Amino acid sequence: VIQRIPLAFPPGYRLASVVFSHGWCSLEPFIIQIDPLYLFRDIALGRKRIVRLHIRNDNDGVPEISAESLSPLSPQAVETVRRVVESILRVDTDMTPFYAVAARSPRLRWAIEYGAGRMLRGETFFEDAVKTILTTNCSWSLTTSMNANLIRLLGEKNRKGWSSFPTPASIAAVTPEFLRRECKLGYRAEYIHELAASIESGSLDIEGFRTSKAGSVEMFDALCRIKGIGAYAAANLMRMLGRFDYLGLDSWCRSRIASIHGNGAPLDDSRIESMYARFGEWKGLAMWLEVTKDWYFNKFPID
DNA sequence: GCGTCCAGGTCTACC
DNA sequence: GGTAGACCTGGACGC
Repeated sequence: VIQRIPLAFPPGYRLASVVFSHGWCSLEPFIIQIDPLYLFRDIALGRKRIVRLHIRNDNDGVPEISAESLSPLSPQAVETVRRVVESILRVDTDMTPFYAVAARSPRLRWAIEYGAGRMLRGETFFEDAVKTILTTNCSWSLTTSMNANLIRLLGEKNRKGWSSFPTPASIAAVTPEFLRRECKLGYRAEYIHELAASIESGSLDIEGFRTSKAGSVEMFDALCRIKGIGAYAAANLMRMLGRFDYLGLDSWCRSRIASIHGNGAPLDDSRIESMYARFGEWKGLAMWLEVTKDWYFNKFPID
């Protein structure tokens, strides 16, 4: 059964720019198809009840969302799905303050026309946090396989093989050894197990980050207190909370910046920091858009 | 075929 | 508060 999910998009919203905002679209349970753009996403509405989202532009270029499920969704379920999509696709995010800054910068002006700057998110902040930990100290291909293992072994599944991202409960229910050996998480197994267990026990309210009104410094420090999350991971996660006060440099960003601004020669972090300082609270987004600009103008690096 | 290096870093132990 | 060393994994590279 396929049902339309009613969702109104703000003027200037560009689906492709959100989908290709960073690597999440190529990590399960997202499934990406390019040209024509088609994003699938499995989410769980309860035990063995999985909904597969179909996200694309209609013939007029307007984003169109539908939900495929094994039995019809109730109006309440449709509303639940609508809220999840709104959050994943950042439909509720107001970009006008950033575009006012971008308008004054020749380096960033393109982002306005492209509706860039909304970072695609997972269904939960837990998912974003786990995936971010899975990006640390390894190649992207390893991130992809560790994530796929987690979903295959611990995600909620239906009889068609659709599978959602594991919940904190499902990860906390297995041992760190299982995560290490079966999911191939390596030393990250302890971090991810501890994260899941602390959420399960109620000692960490991780979803609270999404609604928190705390200052950015406080939020950054709180994220860094989660074991396995350091300066890069915290800044990356903050981008997914709409906070861009930190650069979140990793080896990939450093090498992109070296080729854009240093003729290929590496630049000190302090030098990079000063290059983006003038963007103030938007510097993390300014940096990210600059290093990923190719994805909007040429081709998103899939495969 | 085998050893080394390092990828979208972080933690801990020691200055 | 600053920094060396260890850390899973697997693909790339040199020999």
